[in-house]
Amino acid sequence: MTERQQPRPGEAVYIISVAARLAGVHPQTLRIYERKGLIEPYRTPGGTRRYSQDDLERLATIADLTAAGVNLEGVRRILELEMENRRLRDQVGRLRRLLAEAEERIAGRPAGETVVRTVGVVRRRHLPDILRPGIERLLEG
Amino acid sequence: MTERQQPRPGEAVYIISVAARLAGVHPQTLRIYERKGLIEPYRTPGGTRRYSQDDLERLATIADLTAAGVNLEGVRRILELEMENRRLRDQVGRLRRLLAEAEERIAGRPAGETVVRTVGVVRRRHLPDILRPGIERLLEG
DNA sequence: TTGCTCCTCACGTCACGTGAGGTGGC
DNA sequence: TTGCTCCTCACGTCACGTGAGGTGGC
Repeated sequence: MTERQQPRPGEAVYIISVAARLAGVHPQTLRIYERKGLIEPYRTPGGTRRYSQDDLERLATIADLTAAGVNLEGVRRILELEMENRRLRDQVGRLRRLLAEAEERIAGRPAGETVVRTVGVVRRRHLPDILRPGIERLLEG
Repeated sequence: MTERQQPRPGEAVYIISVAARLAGVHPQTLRIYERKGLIEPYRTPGGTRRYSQDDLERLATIADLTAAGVNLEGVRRILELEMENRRLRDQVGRLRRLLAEAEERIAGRPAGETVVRTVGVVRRRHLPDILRPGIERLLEG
């Protein structure tokens, strides 16, 4: 029994004829795509191209775009912009999570549920803003 | 004396021959761009096209892209992606500002500078997280 | 040897820009 | 009337895909 039957998505396994058949294009077309900077397959030490599953997905995107009438320079730029776009979306997601977290911390657990150990006395207007809502509620309760 | 000498950027002022000259292209080219959905000039009630300064800037971008070898379908999609991209960047900026603001509120004024009025007693592990660092410092001090 | 790989070159097709041609309203 | 606008159609050019042709290494 081998350990893995499926190659990893980034693993370069397909020679050009297989990749072309899987992508539904002419092998020469793949060479053109490479020359135009749309795709960069791994090269074996001998110099032959090897395509990964990730490459095939990229080729599917390229096929969609060219079928829609975009030429290769357009495809190249669109792929770049879409990558940047994904990066920005990720960043928005991360920032939103951080912000939600921060706001939760600000809202805090309702201070009314706990009481604070005696430490000393402070004039109410010197309370740090962050403590004020909870403290005010405690003093009223 | 008139109030304004310059049209607003979005104001449709140029007829097609002028817009074409300013953009450095054939008037017929502008009609093609419109048919392909790259630009949508205002139309007078009589049906003639009127281009704004904003339209001219868009035309400059289109000129850059086509000069770089992108065809019109590619240009159309790139313009869309770039708009979405700008929107995302703005959103990242907004979220960053909000997050910085929230973190500033969380940091607050150092609790060590004040002491909290006696309210009662609480077991230390029941302290709200938001109060803990300041309180801990007070108890040590 | 066979079947692949590598490359370059040539041809057919199509998109785009330009211009001609004919129309109509300020 | 002149000079613009509107439109459609045709032609030249160029990018892209396909295939041929010749090479070399498993």
